[in-house]
Amino acid sequence: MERKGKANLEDIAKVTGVSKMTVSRVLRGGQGFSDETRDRVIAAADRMGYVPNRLAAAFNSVQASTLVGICVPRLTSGLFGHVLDGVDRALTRLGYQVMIGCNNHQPLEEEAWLRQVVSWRPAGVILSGRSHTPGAVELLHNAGMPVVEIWDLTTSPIDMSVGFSHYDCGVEVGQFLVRKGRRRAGYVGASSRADVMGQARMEGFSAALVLAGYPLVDREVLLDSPGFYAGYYGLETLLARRPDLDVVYFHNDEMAIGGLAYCQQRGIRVPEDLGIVGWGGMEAASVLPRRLTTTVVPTTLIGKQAAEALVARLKGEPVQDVTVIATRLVPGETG
Amino acid sequence: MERKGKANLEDIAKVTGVSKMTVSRVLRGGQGFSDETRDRVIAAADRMGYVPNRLAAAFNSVQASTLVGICVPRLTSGLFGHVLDGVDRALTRLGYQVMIGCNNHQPLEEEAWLRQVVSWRPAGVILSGRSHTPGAVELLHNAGMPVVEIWDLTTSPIDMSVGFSHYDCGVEVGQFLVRKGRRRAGYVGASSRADVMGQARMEGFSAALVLAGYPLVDREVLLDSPGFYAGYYGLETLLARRPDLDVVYFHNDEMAIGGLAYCQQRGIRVPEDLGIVGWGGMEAASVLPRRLTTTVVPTTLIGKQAAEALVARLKGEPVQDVTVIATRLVPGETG
DNA sequence: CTAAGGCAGTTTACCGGTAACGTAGCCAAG
DNA sequence: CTTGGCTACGTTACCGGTAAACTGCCTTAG
Repeated sequence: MERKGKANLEDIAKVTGVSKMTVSRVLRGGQGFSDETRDRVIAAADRMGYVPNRLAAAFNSVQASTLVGICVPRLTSGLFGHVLDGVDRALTRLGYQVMIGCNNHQPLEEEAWLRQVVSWRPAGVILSGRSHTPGAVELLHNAGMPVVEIWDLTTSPIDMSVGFSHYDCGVEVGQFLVRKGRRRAGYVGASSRADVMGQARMEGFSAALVLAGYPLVDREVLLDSPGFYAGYYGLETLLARRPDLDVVYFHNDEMAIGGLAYCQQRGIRVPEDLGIVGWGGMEAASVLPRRLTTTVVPTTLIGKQAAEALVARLKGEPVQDVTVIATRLVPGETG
Repeated sequence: MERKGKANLEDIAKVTGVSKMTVSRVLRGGQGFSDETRDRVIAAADRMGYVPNRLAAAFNSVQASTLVGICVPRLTSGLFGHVLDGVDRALTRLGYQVMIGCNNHQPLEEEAWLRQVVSWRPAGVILSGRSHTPGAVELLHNAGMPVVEIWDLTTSPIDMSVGFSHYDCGVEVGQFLVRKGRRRAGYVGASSRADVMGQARMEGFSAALVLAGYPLVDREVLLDSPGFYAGYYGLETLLARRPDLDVVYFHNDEMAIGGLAYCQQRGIRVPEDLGIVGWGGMEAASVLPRRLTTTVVPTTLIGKQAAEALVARLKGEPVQDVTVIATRLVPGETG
């Protein structure tokens, strides 16, 4: 009769001889019952292996669900792994469940994911970047739940934004390299079609160089995933065209390490013959034979702050709309 | 009256002058309505920005939800990022939503996560490893949903298993190194308390060495996260005790790369003075100055197969309980 | 001409939990 | 003795969607 593990409130109510409302109150830790009733209910729930049905709870009430969605551009990037970790730690602690998604840098895929997730009536969502389809924006406005845009800062967020300016990252590197005496800079990138954030870094980089009077000499942007091989072959291609470059800024650290490998193999001395600069601050970059010059992004912190902003808004606490996270240009031995 | 974005089936029904059951059938692509009715309903749903309520749908019916949970030991590991990617791609394509969790290699945290997730009545879950608390196992049995244990193979899975033997990975490396003439092997690991899988690799490694007559000389296992620094300092500590080692097997590639960095810095020639072997097959390892000898694990494939096994079981298709995924020992230039 | 069957729907009941409200019993103050 | 308030519950209605059963109406076969 006491079917293990499939009991619902009513079953427990029957067994303990109270109403299911009382069971509900006890199990959610409310009040309005005697200690004796509480003990009997809890014992029965335990014995019967009661598993609450959050579907029913969330479905019924205006009370927010404990579901939070997060969509990142790529799941295989080490950086986003840390972001996810920051989000997950912060939210798990508070009793939320995290639904993930990946948009491959495509706003359309983000919208498709959003439509699925919103149909679960989540408490809020975290998105990456600030490019969204009109449909996605409308959906979010109608849903009326907290939204945090992370990674790429925007001054006019849908709701809240936690991140930094990719453009400024590029500017900072450009200025740094000019100060270090570099005059003929190149850029090697890779974008799976629509990575506007990598694009922004390059634009900032280029703008800073123009301003300093030493404009970007050449660039090579591959239509490939931004990994080690793309860095290796991208640098090879670029140097074949312009052997006179004295520094190359890469889309990210993985690619920069690929570039380093190419230099090593061709006997190009780094940083004497050629400077190499990455972006992102992946751990590997700081233990390489030559410590990579790169911009360190506090990934876990971004995830944590995003989660906290979302929860604060849910609780009705005051939250600032835009949280700026400082990145750090770390001069290594390659730039 | 047509409140944008908050319409439900009944609102659409009223506007189009049919019953909500008809609207439900139309929107789910069923049958039993005229083309004209269908067009009117779809137009109204579109106009009113109808967002289906999966909470209600999943709640009501025996029909499975489209939620799948996956729990990994660490979110910051590049390997699990690829596993997640494989799972996500496979499931998204089929209309499922993915809930993530992270157990930090602790079965207790896995159980806590499971209790949360099961309360959402998911269609199935994917777990990492084969160590689970009794409470978790009971919960899963009672829930009666598909369960896939990935990463570490088990011959008696709770339900299904997709992975490989960590022990065998260690054995293979041990045999390989003995064949290459190594005689005095060491091991450098790091375990945040309860990483039984890394432990299994070391045991297999050790067993193979014993069998060959050249038992493991010494090992250094740090209580730290298995990253580059742990590899660096682990090797330093180990070599301080046993400078006569001729090869060191590392917990994973990150640590092996840290070890390589240490050798580079101390002028230890690799592989002449000391062999370095990693595990995992992270991309960086194949483009380093010296290509790392390591075991490549088809991470994305594991995620994909796990997702497919789960869905097959949901559809009632025949599925084999245990799927063995082949790992590949790739001799590089360091071992 | 009538029964059978198909089409295009409608109606009803229900899923499990929760908010809101109702009520019985008890005690103390007026 | 009555009233009012408190405690400890019980009752009812409802959330949004879906399965299953039901209802006219029209066509077609016998």
